[in-house]
Amino acid sequence: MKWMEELTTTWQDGSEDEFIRELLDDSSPFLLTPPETAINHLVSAAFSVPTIDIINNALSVTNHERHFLDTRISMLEKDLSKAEHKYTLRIKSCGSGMADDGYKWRKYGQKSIKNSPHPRSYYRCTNPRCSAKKQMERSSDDPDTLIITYEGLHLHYAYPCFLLDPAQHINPPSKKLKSTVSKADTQAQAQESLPMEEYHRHSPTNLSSGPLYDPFVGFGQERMGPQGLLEDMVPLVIRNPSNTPFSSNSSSGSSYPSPPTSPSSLSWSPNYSSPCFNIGF
DNA sequence: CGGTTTTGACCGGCGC
DNA sequence: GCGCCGGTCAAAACCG
Repeated sequence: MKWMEELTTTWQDGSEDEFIRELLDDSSPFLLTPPETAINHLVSAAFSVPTIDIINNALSVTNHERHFLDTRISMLEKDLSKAEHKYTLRIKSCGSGMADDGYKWRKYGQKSIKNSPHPRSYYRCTNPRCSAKKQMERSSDDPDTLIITYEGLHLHYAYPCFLLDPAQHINPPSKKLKSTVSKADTQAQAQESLPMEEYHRHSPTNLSSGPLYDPFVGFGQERMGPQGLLEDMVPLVIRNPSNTPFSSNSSSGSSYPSPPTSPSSLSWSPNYSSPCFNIGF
């Protein structure tokens, strides 16, 4: 699939520069001249190295906000290792093997891994505009330990930063997203992280150096409504079938549940109400 | 019936 | 070139 190739290329070679360029590009199809402060926040969020305090902070906040069913996840190794835009978390999962990191994922593959009795599962964020992926597998030495590798950034976390029209109520009643930019930032930084106690980084490089491009770059041209981003949240997949990453994935042409054009379509962002995803083992 | 998971095929990179 | 391996595709099965 063409789109995939382009996307991967873009984000493999890298990246940050291009993302910033995109951010600063007023004519970018998917950004509406965000206020400079928003840009600065996002950029710094995207490229600064979070301190452990910041992370802890962010995680404790999200812990309060999110509901984690019975799954109790604790940090086994305070380890976040980085390898080429990928971040691997090793966590100790107690019990059920279910966990909810607040996103909806769709499994798109599973492979048996050499030297491991356990298969590795591949997931993609169900948001068609989000390029985030993750892999999950059990540690071969400790079956209770999950190794979760995240790749890509959940850009929809950052999107609230760019919703420019204050008059427009994005998510009025919700406490989740009335968040300040800085909070969005920290969440974006902690991006995908499971609600575990904490994690560390090995490398001083950027946590968010992953794919900052999204598939939607190549999406339909017609879609920039006056509201821009909100409008943009509507699955363009539906409107622009010829160019959709997921259209071929399912028989329907759009596997994405559509939150029509209602203002609440912000539900694309962290989907806290999403059911547990099954780790798949 | 639409969305998700399963699962074998397929593909590209890499080492020999 | 060939085989291995990890990652992705996509049709079919599955499920609510």
